[in-house]
Parts: sequence; structure tokens; C-alpha cells
Amino acid sequence: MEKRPLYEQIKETLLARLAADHWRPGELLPSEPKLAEEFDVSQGTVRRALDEMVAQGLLTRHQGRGTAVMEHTPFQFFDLLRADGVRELPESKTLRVSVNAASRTERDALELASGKKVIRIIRVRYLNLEPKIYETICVSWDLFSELAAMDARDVPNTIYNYYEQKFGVPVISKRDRLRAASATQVEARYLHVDVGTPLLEIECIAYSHRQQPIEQRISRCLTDEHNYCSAPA
Amino acid sequence: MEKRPLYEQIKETLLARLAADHWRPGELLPSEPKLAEEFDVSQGTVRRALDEMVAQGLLTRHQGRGTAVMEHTPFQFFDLLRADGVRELPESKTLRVSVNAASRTERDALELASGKKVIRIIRVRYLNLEPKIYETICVSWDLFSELAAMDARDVPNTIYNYYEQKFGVPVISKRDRLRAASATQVEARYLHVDVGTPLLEIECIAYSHRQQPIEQRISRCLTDEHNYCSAPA
DNA sequence: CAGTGGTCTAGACCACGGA
DNA sequence: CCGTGGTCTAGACCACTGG
Repeated sequence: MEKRPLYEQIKETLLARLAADHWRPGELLPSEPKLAEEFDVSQGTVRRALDEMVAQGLLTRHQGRGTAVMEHTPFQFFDLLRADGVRELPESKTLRVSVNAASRTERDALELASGKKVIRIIRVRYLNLEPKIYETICVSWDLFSELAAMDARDVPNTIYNYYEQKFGVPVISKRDRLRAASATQVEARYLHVDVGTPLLEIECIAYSHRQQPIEQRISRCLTDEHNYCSAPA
Repeated sequence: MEKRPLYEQIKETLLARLAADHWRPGELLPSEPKLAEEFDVSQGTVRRALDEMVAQGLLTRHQGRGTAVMEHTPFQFFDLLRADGVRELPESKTLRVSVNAASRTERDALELASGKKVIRIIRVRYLNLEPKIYETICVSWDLFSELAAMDARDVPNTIYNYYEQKFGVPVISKRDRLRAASATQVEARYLHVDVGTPLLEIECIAYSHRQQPIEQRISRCLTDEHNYCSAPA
């Protein structure tokens, strides 16, 4: 017999089913009494497992309707806010899609073996029609080779949604590291500023189920009108 | 009768007692059965209230011992990490303590009426013995007037602890806004870099109970060896 | 050892949503 | 109307801590 709490085991089973695409985003899970019967525990124990998954942002509950798989909006994972706190939808223009050998830092970020290839997407993002972000996205070629064949014009604006829709790989969490940097020549040209202008560099690693790293994204941002905001505690 | 859930009412009562210094940090609360009896509810309902306060980081539980008021370590609210992820204790050297009329942004941050005075503390912080942060701390003079009389040499390194010990005002949460900036002449001198070097500016507002703003802190950081890291999701 | 929190059960009643 | 999740109860047994 297992010695870990029942609700943890149930949670793990449900996590595995989520990872295996057992239910699509937005779809309703079986009701609590149903799950309780299946796992042969009380409804309270199922509730505890579901509660924790809701707290993690994986599920949502609606009284009278049921418990559904969370749909991740394009906004949820974008952290640049206007000075007044309003969240704006960023537009994107993709500059280049290329396939290269992974660099050392990319291998670390994505947990790839040496010699593995990655797809790099370089794009400029606009806030309020002004170029504010020069962004390099890096994903494993093994996982997303279809992306490499794509024309730059066809790269969707909300890539996390695309991972989920096309490849069934939802982005569940992410971790950011921030530092200050200076605009390079290329960045200065695209962002319409002088070389050396201070930029906020956000290195974001996106994870799917089981902490599997999916994407490394380095965003170099003009922060004259927008700020990065930590989660409201 | 109240219509809100019982566990929320209990939580609010307990929060009020925390704010009123009913228990000191580290002290044990009454046991769950005791609280259940006092509020005339079942132990499960008390548990739920306590669980939420634990999730908020206000309490800690120890099986066999009891539930205690969380002690806030100086580390908990410092977010600059070395590239390898290790957290270092920053040392501080206070440059100046002054009393001034609050600026517009300071009044907004601390929710002060116009004409109110603030105490400003300017200091340099060291990581691994190197100057890395030029920091301006701003607090309401009404709340902390004793600080103004203090010699710069006596300003403690871990100010949050000091607020809690001396004034009974614990820092419960904070909100950060980040942007990129350029080193001014003064900053460049203290941080041993050239004027214009990119700095990471962290504007941090610290809150006590009931979202009352306590402190505004603007830290301008060299991020050559350290990064700001978002909470691990 | 007695008392604490941690887990789990089997019920109850309620508020909400959809058919 | 029925089935859903939301709240609440009163108990059980366990694992851990301290004296």
C-alpha cells in the first residue's frame, strides 16, 4: 500500500490524465461523487485534490455546473503593464524563423542533450502600436518541428495557445528572470531608440505538465511607458 | 445574522487579532479545538480558516506542537538571486536619513494626504562585498518619526524586522514594479560603474495588515551577476 | 503520556445552473 | 426539477511533539 495521503495520489492520477489530454481545455471533469466512487474514497478527499489543482490554476469550478479544465488566455502569461495598471494586448511582427544547434544556455533552459537542435523565432512586439519588445523565442526542434517550416507571416501572435491547440502541450507555469541590459544596434533599429538605451530583459522559461520546459523566451523591453509587475500578493 | 461563510468571519477575526498584536511572531495560537469552542463551530471550520492564513504566509503549523504566527525572515522579501539561484544576504551602508515633504508619487504609493511628510533613507547595498544596489526607502513620518532622529550608522540592515519589532507593524505582502534605467552620476559613483550603465529599477511597496501601505522602496540594481526572479510557480 | 495537527469518512443542508 | 459544487458538522484514526 501507498503511505502518501490519498488526496495526493488522486491529484497525481488526475495530473497524469491532464497531461495525457484525457480532457480538453474547457471540458468538464466527472462530478465529485463520480470521482469519489471511482477512487473509492469519500467526496471530501476528492474535493481536497481538486482544491489544490484549482489553487495551482489547472482547474476552475462553477457551482451548479461542474469542474472544468482551465483555459489559458493569452493575457495570463504576459506581465508588462501600463503605468496605470491596464493590461494591453501586444501585437507581434515576426522577423525570422530559423533552426540552429542549441547554445549552452538554451540546452540548460530546455533540458536538452548536447547536439540537439532548436527553433528560434525572432519578433518585435507592439504595445499601443509602438515597438516596445524585441523577443527571441527558442523551442526544441524535436517537439515542434512543424513550426520550423512555417512562414514568418504565419506565426501566430499568441504562441502558447498554438502549442496547446496544435501540439496538445499546454503551458502550465513559467519562471522569469529579469535583468537590465543595453539596446544593441539591431534592437535599437527595431525599437526606434538609440544604441545603448536601457532595456528590461525578461528571460522566461515556460513549463508544461511535470515541470517539463517547453520554451525559452528572451524579451528585451522598453519600459518608458510599461512596467513589469510582480503578482499581487 | 451574517451571510458570509463562517470560516471567512473567523479568518477576519483572527486577522484583526494579528493586526492588534494579540500574539507575537513565533507565538502559538490556541489549539484548533479551543478555537472551535470559542467560535462555536466545528474543528473543520476553524481548520479551513487557519489553512487559508497559512496559504497567505501568515501562520505556520507544526504537527504535535501547534499553530504559530509566522516570523518574517529578512530573506523572505529580497528577490535578487545569484545567477546560480543562490540567495545572498545583502549588507547595507546607509548614506543619509532625511525628512521631506512627500512627492506626488510618494503620496500615491503610501496613500498620504497632500502636505504630509516622509522620511527618506538612502543606502547602498552590497552583495558578495561589492556595491550592487542604490536604494531609496520612503516611509510616512507620522508612523515612524523615531526613525528620523536616528543616526545613519544605526539604521538596521533588515528594516522590515525593525518595523515589526519597534513599531509592531509587520510587513505582510509587497508589490513590485520593474523597469530599466540608466545610472545617474551619483549612482555611478557609489556602484563603481560608468554613468549611463543600465540598472534594474525595482519599485517595491510593502503592505501591512489590511493592505495598508507601509513603505515605498526604489532599488536601482546592477544585474551583471544577480537577477530578479519571479516566484516559482 | 496527553495534546497537537494531518487525514479521512459519511452524512447534512444550501445556492446555483441548466434542462 | 435534479445534479452540481459550497459550506458545515461530528466523529474516527494516525503521526508527531513535548514533558
